[in-house]
Amino acid sequence: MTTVGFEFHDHDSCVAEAMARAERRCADEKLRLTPLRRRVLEILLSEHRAMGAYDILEKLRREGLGREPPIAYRALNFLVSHGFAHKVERLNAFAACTMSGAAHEPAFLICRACGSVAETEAKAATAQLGETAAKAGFSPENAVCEIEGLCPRCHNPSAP
Amino acid sequence: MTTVGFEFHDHDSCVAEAMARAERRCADEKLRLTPLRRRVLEILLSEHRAMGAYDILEKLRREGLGREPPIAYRALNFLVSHGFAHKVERLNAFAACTMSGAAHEPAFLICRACGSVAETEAKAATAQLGETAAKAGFSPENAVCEIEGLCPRCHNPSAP
DNA sequence: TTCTGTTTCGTTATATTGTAACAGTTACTA
DNA sequence: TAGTAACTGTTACAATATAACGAAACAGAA
Repeated sequence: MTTVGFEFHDHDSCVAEAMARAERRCADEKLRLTPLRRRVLEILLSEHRAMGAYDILEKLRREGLGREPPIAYRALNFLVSHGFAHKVERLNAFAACTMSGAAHEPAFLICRACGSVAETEAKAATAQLGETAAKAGFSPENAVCEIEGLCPRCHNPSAP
Repeated sequence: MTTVGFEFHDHDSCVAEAMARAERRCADEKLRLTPLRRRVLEILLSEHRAMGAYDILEKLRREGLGREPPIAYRALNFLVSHGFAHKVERLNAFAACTMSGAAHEPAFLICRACGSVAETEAKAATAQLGETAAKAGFSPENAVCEIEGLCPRCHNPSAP
């Protein structure tokens, strides 16, 4: 079980590796990682936080890559629908997937103090929910798990 | 473990009982269940589905209880913050709490075909998530669990 | 009761988030 | 290289949500 987002790491190489993985997967699956989509993924990866569609749009504008909302939303929809990014419903925001491309059941840990967001694997919890759902005759297809609380830093500000 | 929402039931008495419980709890805890708040809860209970703030506002308008968005949002915030209703983040909508007032960890089963929403208890799943969170040093305070899929009726349309 | 502070309500205005629709362009595929 | 599908650019707008402020209602103390 891994949680990504609160620990220190070499961010440049983390972004580069994630981009390389995305390139590879798109090549394998004949998905079109266009310059726009690539750039949006890069932005999400390098900011390493959940961003609103309009935050991303603002960056695209500055770079001359697009001015109107659908530009951002379409790229985000592509990334989300293929698992390169997730939508954090609680925040109406988007975050790059940090779980190395493999299929997974993500959950998000959202710090209410600093706004940071970490992604974690929630297979066990999702399985639990699936069982409950099945008892009600419900066929689950997609789960949203998001926890609000305090991240390590905000919970214990005296720590390094 | 109970899931509320997909089975048949005597709806009038279900609404009446829920209202009575809410009245009682507000009396006990010195919460002010004003006519407006009471009516919004009633609307949510009797519709028995997730409703957008503007759906509710429309009903309030027709009844002369208020015309502007803040009217609806304020009542909804009161209901949500005291556990009489929940927000379904995935739908940007609100649903009356169906779990008889007791403290609980709700999850929602959202049918992507007919839009119906059922509330269920997710203590086990939330506990799982809490464990994962704790391993990352995160202090959970509030969990959102929402599952999209097919309700019994839409999954097996031939059934009664 | 009357005063006083607090909560709720009514309203205006505006912010934020998200989409429909259609024309133009690019890229694949036969 | 023509046809088709996918993607981009743009306009216009829909849907969701909040800030701010004065008026009214209410709760508790004097």
